[in-house]
Formats: sequence, C-alpha cells, structure tokens
Amino acid sequence: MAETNDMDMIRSRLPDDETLYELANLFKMFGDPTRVKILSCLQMRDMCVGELAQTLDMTDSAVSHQLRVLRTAKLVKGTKEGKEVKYSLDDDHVTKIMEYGLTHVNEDK
Amino acid sequence: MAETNDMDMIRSRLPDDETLYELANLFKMFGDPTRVKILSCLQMRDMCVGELAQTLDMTDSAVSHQLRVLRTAKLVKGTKEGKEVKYSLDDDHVTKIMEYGLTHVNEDK
DNA sequence: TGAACATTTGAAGAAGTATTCAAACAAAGG
DNA sequence: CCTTTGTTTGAATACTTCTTCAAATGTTCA
Repeated sequence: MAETNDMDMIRSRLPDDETLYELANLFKMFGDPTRVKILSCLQMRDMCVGELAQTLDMTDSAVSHQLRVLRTAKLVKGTKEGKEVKYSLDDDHVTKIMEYGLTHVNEDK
Repeated sequence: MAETNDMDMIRSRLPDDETLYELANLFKMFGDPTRVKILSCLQMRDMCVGELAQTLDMTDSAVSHQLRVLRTAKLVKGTKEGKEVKYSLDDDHVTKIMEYGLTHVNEDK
C-alpha cells in the first residue's frame, strides 16, 4: 500500500528520536522567562548570583535554582571568585539562538 | 551607590519584559518532543492530522491538541480539504530556528 | 438520510516545573 | 573563632502541561 510506504519514507528522513528529544530539551531551556532573562543579562556581562537576583528582582534562591538548570544544560558556567560565583555563557550558540528568536518576535510588530 | 546604578543600566539595556516573555513563549513551542516532531514532518511536506499521527505513532487526538497549540502560536496553519485538514508551516522562521538548534545539538557529538 | 471517516473538543489524571522558605554550606575578615 | 556575606540545597506548594478517553462536530458518498 502506497500510504504506508510514504509514511515510512517520511519517518526515515526525520532526525532520529533521540536527536529530536535533545533538540526539544535545548529549546526548553529558552522556554522560561526567568531563564531567558538570566541569559539576556549574561550576554551583556558576567554576573554573580546576587547581581542577577537584584537585576531581575528575584530571590537569590530562585536564580540559583535556574542557574543550576542552565549549568546542567551546559549553557552557562560558574567560576568561584572569593565567596561569589561568577556566571558566564558557556555556549557560543546561546547568543545567536536568542538573537534569532528576538528577530522573529520583533518582526511580528 | 555605584552598584545600584550599574544594575539599573543593565536593566535598561535588557529587552523589555513583554518581549522576553514572548521570546520564552516562542521557544516553548519548540520545547516539546511531540511539537518538534510535528514541525519536522511539516518541513518535508504538508500533512493532515491522521498522517501525522500515523507517522509519529500517536493518537489523532494528541496530535490535534498539539496542532492547536502550534496554530495559536501562528507556527502552523490548517486548511480544510474535504474532510481532512491539511497542515503546513505558517512561519518562515520555523525551519531556520530548528536548523540552528539541530546544528547545535549535532555539534555536541 | 445514514454510515463511515477525519478532526476537534472537554474533562480527567499523571507528570513535570518554578518559586518560596528555611536551613546548610563556603569563604572572608574582624 | 565567630560573624557576615554569598550561594546552594531540599522539601513543600502551586501551577502548568501532556496524554488519554469519550463524545461531539463536520464532511463525503452511497
């Protein structure tokens, strides 16, 4: 039956399941306002937890929790400086992906 | 105090809150495996609900629910053809954003 | 009209996620 | 040491979201 063959062909041309899963996971990182804000800040300059919290008007704890998520996703990295931890973007793509998204969002206006 | 002024400066250079919120919402669309798969399929060719469900091995209902989400986000559009509804990408950026993400995901290997 | 097919819808349940609060941990300086 | 400051952690809660199932809607065609 032609239908089945066609479906099979489409299926075979799709990126494999694991890749699509990873892709979704990557975008999920950008899918939360707090994380997007944090990444936006870090694009301007490296910042520590307290600074981010102050800038975004959030608790240190909430920021720290999200930084852990971003760290796990290898999107940011933190390096200890005295008693502070300075966070910075850990991935060249972060900025470009966000820029692309921003272009899209702004075009719709 | 210098700190506060610096925070204010950073804050003022951030995209405004609403924009960042929209940005997160855009990326959220790509942040689910099912939706990414649907979009991946539609990049190859327009498909109706049943075809998508068959290709992705999901129920029609689940696919339809996600299509509604994507429709609301103006990422896909559906046009009635007989008793079927043919879905297609409704946004030039969809393909590029996904390609960019895919490049990223594949580079990590 | 009625039967078959395609899609949509709504409610319900399960799973995942973000923030808060309190407490723990770590580093620096008096 | 002991206190202060900065960060992390874990548990609890509130919230969102995905899938399922059953039922409703819409379309074709005999």
